Amino acid sequence: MSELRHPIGTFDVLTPDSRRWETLVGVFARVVEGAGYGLVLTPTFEDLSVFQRVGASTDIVRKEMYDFEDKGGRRIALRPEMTASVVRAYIQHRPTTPWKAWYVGSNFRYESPQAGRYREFHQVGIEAFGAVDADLDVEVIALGWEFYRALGLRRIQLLVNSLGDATCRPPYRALLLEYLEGRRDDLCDEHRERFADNPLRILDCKRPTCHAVAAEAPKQVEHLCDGCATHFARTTGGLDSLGIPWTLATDLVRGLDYYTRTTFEYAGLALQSAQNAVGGGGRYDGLVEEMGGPATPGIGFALGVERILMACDAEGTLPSPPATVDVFVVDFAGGSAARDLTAQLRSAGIRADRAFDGRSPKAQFKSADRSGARLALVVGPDEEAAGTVVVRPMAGDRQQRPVERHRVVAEVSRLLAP
RNA sequence: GUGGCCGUAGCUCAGUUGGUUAGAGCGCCAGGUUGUGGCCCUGGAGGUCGGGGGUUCAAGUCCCCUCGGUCACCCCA
Repeated sequence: MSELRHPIGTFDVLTPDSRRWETLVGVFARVVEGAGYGLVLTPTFEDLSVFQRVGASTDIVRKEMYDFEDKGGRRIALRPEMTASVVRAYIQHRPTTPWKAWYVGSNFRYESPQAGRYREFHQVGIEAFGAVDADLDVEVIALGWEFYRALGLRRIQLLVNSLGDATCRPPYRALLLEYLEGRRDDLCDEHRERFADNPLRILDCKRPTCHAVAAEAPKQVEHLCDGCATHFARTTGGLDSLGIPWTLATDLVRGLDYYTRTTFEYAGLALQSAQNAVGGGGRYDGLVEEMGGPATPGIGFALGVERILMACDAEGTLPSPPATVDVFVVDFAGGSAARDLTAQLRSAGIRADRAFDGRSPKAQFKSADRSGARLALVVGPDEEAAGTVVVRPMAGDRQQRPVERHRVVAEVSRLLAP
């Protein structure tokens, strides 16, 4: 066993597994680009303050951040999530709204790993800025739903909640605090001291004591202001209209502070592990302004690639067939034919591979077999002298025949054509 | 950060109450087939038994520490 290993909580993805990643990202791009979202690339690290603004009271920012001082004395953090970066980019560049962006990339959280939880993990996601319309909430939620469907996932549950806004959240918060104050003795040790920081978090606590308290707590959805109530009704009505089943989750709070109104989560019901959230998101109408930009509403989601792949495994979808080529050149006449033919074939857009180091014909055919190539091109001393190439189908009748060297590319193209 | 389980070949795993040169299957390489893959046969390469320390005449096996993996708590994608 080598001394050099990947760091704790990280992993390598080799072929054929990596092909699933390519497929997943490709499917995601197709789905969201088909709805007008454009790829946005942002740095993997940002000034620490970018993230501190989005979650000062959350574990993600308080204890799990990979932050450090760079050689210039700047406080830097590897991104623990992507929304903050995209918002920062929006503020910096001020694209015209509505601005609809999608992304894919790594995120970093300093946690101890377990099933579906890593220190470097990957997300695909979208963000849409500049519209308060509930139909945008519907669009965003539906695109995530559509993506899971496109991967072949069926056992996904959509959880939806509304957290209210600046009008109805403070009164609700006061109501909740008052209720919790009365039940203080029934809370778990951690939350008995901490519940005032973020009382909403109690609703998410899984300890039985808190759970019982939360179950009887007043619900935000039942205390929405008129604007939020209408927005929520239009959002859920839109989902109904599109035939997307959803479940009200009054205790759905999520890990970041910035959400307003709609929040949602996709749960992988086929997953047996403790972490079954395969994606989540929500509306963040106050975030752009909080981060120093013009008041701009926004909404988005982030989906966890590793967890989606776990769900695919659990549901038996999204296989990862090995990469293949079209043609394999077998050359035991010195190697110059293999060198030149593969180059010509590749120039013509034909996927071609070959063996190196002058291996035996038998070994080269073995490699040809493994390459998945439909055709083998064979050049031995006889063909080399005659200026021909033997074309051998690797399956079917395997009837091989010589072709003149200068006609090989055309002939291969013809044989490979559907 | 806390706890359970697990570390033997590239992979999946055997390895008896501690006892000689640590095994199997798969995979890989070569030969059988002086130029033809999959099947078959034969052979070969490949291991500091995760690492360190201890007990012992003797440790893959027992003890301690440590590193790593995995699962769970917590939190979340």
